[in-house]
Amino acid sequence: MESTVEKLSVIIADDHTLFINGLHMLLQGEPDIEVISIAANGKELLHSLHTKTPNLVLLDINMPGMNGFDVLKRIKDYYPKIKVIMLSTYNEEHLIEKAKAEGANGYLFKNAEKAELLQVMRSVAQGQLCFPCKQPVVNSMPNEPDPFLKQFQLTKRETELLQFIKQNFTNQQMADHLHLSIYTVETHRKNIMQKLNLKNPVELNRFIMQYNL
Amino acid sequence: MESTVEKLSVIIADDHTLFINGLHMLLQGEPDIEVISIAANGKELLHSLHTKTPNLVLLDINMPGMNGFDVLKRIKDYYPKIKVIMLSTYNEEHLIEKAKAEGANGYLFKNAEKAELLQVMRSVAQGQLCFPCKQPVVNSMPNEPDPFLKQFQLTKRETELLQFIKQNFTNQQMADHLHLSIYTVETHRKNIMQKLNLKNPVELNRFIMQYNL
DNA sequence: CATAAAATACCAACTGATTTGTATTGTGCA
DNA sequence: TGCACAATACAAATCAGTTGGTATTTTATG
Repeated sequence: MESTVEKLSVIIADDHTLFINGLHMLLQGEPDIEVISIAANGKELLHSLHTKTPNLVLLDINMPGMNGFDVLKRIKDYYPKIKVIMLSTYNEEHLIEKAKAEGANGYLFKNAEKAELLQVMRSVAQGQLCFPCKQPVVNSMPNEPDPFLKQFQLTKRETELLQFIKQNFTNQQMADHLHLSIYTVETHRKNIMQKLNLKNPVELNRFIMQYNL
Repeated sequence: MESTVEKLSVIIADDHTLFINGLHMLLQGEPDIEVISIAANGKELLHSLHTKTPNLVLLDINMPGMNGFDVLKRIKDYYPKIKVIMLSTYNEEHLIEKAKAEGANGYLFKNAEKAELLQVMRSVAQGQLCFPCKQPVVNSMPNEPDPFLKQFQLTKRETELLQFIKQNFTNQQMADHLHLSIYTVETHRKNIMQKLNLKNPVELNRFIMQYNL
């Protein structure tokens, strides 16, 4: 089909220098992929698009200055042919949805395997959309209780509730979901707060965030 | 001094596979450094310490299962000679303090430059402690408003309040601190919530966390 | 100096969560 | 069988923050 091998040209945009360096080196091992530029933020990326036209952009969502989504929008407005894969540290449902809605071609977690990264990059380059399939979220059984939590001796139900609280459910919503009285939810929540020695919803949220439960 | 060149042996522990791969490759370019093992979580790391004794461990703080600090404690209890550099995505004062207090030898942000990484690794290997110097925190003037915030057009005062909210101050505490009426604080807060389009304190907290303001 | 924006202040109604109680029922284990 | 614990349910008091108003003073800018 092709006489000359067309390389897949890529620009990476991420403010984490180590990450970008690593990714760069990792991709250098692939004969069909060429990193033609790197950028530490959205502005840099857009600037380099003035002179360079990659097939694909790997775009971190959390960047200082210009938000990844703003950059995405710009790219899709001005260079609709360029494929964009959003990179994000955490598996956040709404970010994936947002990326999809705003025209990204793919979405990768930063803890993805090398193989997955390459597979997604190549698929997207060929015009496919690649997004993580959302895990069935709201089944009442929590995935696996984090071993770190063990020290606090939360009961099964309490651990389960934490999963909902993590998803920003209100007490009423949890009660509805689990077919419980809101009083029951309040009781569980009270016990959680006691066991974790926390004082208010924000502290609980920080606990959840910090330990990435 | 040395007839055979003693390489600096390193184990990396981080659940972000891409990051670890990248870091690994990056370090492979350094003749005096040898990555003898990698681990995707604390358990794996501790397990590999049964058979391997590195000079240095690069240890991510946020890992699933076993928290980075728990791992740190274990290492320092059982293998006090092994140097440990904590890795963290964000510049969080209390994490740095905690790392220091719990015996870590260094602390690096994941967005550090390659040069800084190597410098810190080598310094720590030679017995030095390397921690980021803390910025002066609680003066009422915010350090520098993150450029990302600009799109929301927060005023100076509003941006300032965000710094306190980030530190989990209540409205009353902020009022006291800034010699304002609590009503004033509530007004500012109301405007912040409107501008950021958020509904409750937890959402605000998540916003702050997510964008690391 | 005039005008707009920012900062300040207040109020009332409301929402959601916390705290401190009590109490009943179910369940697993010795 | 009996005990401890988990899970359920309820209620009243309280607290922190939100919402939607209004209103005055300060400050920056054309």
